[in-house]
Amino acid sequence: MGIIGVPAGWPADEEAALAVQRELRERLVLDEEGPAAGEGHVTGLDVAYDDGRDLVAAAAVVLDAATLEVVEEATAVGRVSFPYVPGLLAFREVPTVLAALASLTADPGLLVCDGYGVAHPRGFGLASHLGVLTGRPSIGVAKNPFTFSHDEPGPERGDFAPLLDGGEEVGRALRTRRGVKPVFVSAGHRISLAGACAHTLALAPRYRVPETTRRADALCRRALAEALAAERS
DNA sequence: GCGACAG
DNA sequence: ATCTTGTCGC
Repeated sequence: MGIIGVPAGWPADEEAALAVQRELRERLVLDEEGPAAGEGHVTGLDVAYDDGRDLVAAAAVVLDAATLEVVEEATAVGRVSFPYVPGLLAFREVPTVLAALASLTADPGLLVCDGYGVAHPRGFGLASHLGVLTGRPSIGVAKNPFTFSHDEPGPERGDFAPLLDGGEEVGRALRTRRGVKPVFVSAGHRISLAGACAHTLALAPRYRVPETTRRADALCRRALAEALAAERS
């Protein structure tokens, strides 16, 4: 497997990225309930970076939603395609993540992304972006509240408080473990917010972060370490 | 104008 | 995201 280059025509600056984001946003579908939690497949996606060498490694891990056992894993290594700009995260991760997804044999089912979906300055975060490009249902589970505000959710697993963008509920601060900081869930594409939260809880029976993200996180770090070792030889 | 800001 | 040791607790 070689290193994925930056795609031809990829946005070169923020202005171009904003234009692409605006176009793709029109294809976002938010009136579907989405797949039921605990059924079919769920795929965790994550990336790791080496800014010095301009490398990004992506992982896609397909789990059986009922047992949380690994069905299939895939990785891809690419060149960093965009700087980190809050609100434009997708342009940094998408090419390599898509390459990892494309090499899967199994049906990915629901895409579970590290970051936000519709809870985003322009309603089109990473999870929505990947959902639209693949046509698949997707959700975003972030570890930080980004620019949104929320009240403290109750202390029990399953307790939540709305994530607010002005007065609108764009996501939820959801507690997956008693007494532990919540995660921040939003719908990405072709799923409801309630469905996104149900999936998140089903995927996090024991740890704060969903099993999908934990698996994908470990795998992309491994892939990055291997790519770095290979590039030196 | 200044600071904050998913990963 | 990433740079980083030990340490408190289940």
